[in-house]
Amino acid sequence: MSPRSKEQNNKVRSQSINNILDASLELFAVQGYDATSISMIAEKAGISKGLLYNYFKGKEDLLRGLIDRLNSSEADMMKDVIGNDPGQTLENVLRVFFKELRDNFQQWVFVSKLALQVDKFDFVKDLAIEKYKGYTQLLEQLLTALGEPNAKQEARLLAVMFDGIGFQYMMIKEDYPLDEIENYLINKYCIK
Amino acid sequence: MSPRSKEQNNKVRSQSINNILDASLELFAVQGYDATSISMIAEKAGISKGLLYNYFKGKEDLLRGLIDRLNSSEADMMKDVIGNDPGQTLENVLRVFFKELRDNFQQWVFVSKLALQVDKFDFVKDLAIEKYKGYTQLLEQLLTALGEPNAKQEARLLAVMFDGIGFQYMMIKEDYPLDEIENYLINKYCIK
Amino acid sequence: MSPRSKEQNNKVRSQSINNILDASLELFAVQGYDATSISMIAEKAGISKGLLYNYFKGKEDLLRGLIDRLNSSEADMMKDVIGNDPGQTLENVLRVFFKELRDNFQQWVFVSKLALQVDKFDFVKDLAIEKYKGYTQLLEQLLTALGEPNAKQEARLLAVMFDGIGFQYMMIKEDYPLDEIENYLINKYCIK
Amino acid sequence: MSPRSKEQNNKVRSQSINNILDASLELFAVQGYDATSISMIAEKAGISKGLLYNYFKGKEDLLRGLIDRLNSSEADMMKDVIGNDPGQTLENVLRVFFKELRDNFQQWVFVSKLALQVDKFDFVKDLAIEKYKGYTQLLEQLLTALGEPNAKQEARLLAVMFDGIGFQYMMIKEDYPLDEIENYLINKYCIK
DNA sequence: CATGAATGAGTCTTCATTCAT
DNA sequence: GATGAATGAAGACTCATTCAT
Repeated sequence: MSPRSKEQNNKVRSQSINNILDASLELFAVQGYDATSISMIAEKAGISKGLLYNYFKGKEDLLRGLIDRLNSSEADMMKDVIGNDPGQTLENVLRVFFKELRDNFQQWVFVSKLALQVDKFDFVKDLAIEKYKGYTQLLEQLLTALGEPNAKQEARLLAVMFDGIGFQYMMIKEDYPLDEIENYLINKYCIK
Repeated sequence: MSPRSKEQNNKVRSQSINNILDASLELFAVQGYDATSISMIAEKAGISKGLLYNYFKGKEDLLRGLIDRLNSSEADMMKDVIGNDPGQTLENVLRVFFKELRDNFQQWVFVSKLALQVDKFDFVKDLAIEKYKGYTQLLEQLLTALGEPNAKQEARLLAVMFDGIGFQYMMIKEDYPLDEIENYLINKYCIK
Repeated sequence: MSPRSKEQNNKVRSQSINNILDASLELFAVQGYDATSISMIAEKAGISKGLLYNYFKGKEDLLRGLIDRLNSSEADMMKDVIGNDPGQTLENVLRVFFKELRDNFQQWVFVSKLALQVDKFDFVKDLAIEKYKGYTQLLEQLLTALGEPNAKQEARLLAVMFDGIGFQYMMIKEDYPLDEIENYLINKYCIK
Repeated sequence: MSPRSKEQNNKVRSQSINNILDASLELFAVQGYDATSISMIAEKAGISKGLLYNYFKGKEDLLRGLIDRLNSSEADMMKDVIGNDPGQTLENVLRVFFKELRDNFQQWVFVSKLALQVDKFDFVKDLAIEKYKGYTQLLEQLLTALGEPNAKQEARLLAVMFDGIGFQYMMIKEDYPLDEIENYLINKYCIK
């Protein structure tokens, strides 16, 4: 009966929000944005529809919330990857990529599906370009440091491979030789 | 007084059908399958909703129709690509890929979006696997003929690059250096 | 190429019409009037929708056509039933009733379903009343001739039993003791 | 600020539900199941189509809801009918039957129309058989207790008469001598 | 006589969103 | 913070009917 303290309230808030976002991520990834209804999300999150609208302005806002959360967790991840040795760093990048693909498969699917909706949501396009450039630049720096003469072009190819591998893995999944590809790539690019 | 001749009818039929499929392709590509309504398709095709259901059993059947049409046109295309000289054939493959990506961009987008709906439509999954295997095998044969020692792995990488390039081009489009990538790839793989 | 003679035309006409009515009867009986579409009827009759509209003005007209055909066939049937001996005639009536119920089950179902649509089709109500009165009068005459003191009331009960038996048989069908009921009734009413 | 109490909600719920069921019963009875649209029901109930789907999964579920409600009210009714004296009980049964037919005519029509849809809805068939057996058994017991030698057969005839009377009354209604039949039957079967 | 392409109103159903409590 | 009843627009799909041929 006594009012909750501010802190308690904040905790409840952020728990509920994460709850909702978790449900959204899973459903968006599996069924796609359009085929997922607010009711489904509320049900999966174990809350009422009304409460969902307390935290998010609407369905599209849910998408933004999801992306924001992904962006911050990704930033964290990148800190551990970059080191002084470019060969080691490149290997880290590759290993992290494959690990992510395997461990956070649903996130991958979600982001990929979203990426193809570039024309539907304006904010997705900006995000996509930004990501693409960041990635490619990092790879170019590493390849340059490793003495690769066509660093820029090869960086592009590597970046392209990341997306291609993700894409194919999403389609074929259990039948896809992800391990083999990982080993071959690491041998080819990182071990001299 | 006599009914339309069978030939006349067939002509009318196939015109309407292609009309509908054209409209579907464009809308599915731009907005996605789920976000495209039958009404939109009928309107874009300039016909009534009812007529659409005269030719297609439902929305999913439209998808199949679209895929069937794509498959036959793709089969035609492949005939001109394969020749006796593996180096030339590989170059053809690359050039055709980039040409298709540019000229039939909408088809590409459609197929890619569909590929990510693999779990929603059973027949899509089968199709995807079949396509993937066909592609990779052809590339492996060509690379083997060209004396590449790791033909299998490199074929996979090439296949992966195709999907990756398509994916990135779809996202970034006018800002994407498609020409540069094409030239670099052809130089790298086909010219000795 | 030569024009058909008038006679030939009439033959084709009445064949087509009976064809259509047969299909309608079966579908109306099994699925009901509302749940049966013109397309289904045309398909079952093996003709085009257009031709159906050549013979019948619309769906409701089909119903009238069906009823007209039933009325004439029923009139035929009644001729053989009535004889000089009231006991024999009553037995005939009973036997014919059960025979019809068994042999032309679909017609029974059709008519019964129609009878319950009394409010939907004006012409059905008139028909129903007329039939009911005709039946009951005949039975009353027979029972009177047989010396039954409450002929009028007992005639009503018999008429009621006919409808009730038909009704229950329609619902329960293979599990319904139609034979037993037939025998019991004939013994009870016709054999002194 | 606090949500509606559970009790309040239940009240609102059951009001709406009964509202919808009332409208459905009337429309199904008059027009039949197939010819009644959800829109009509919603309009008659004074609510939106959407709300109807909040409470019922679909049109067929509405039917089940209606049947469930009828079943419970019927069970209540039967309690008052059965007593120690078989003659009195049989008279009660007869009187209640006629009373129901008159007072809840719409329910009768609804149930009868439904009974003829036995092939369309599986659960209707089971229900019909169950009802039929229950009825007939009760009548057989009563007739046996009253010393009727052919109790089983006569019970069948009585059961059949119930359905037949209902059937004819539905068709002819205001012109049907329901009172006379009632009196005659009671005199015939219950008064010695 | 005969076809089937074409239509548009209507069917059942879903869903994002609002709001009283 | 939290509920879920309620809405209305929109979605997929059906169907009686018309009409050019």
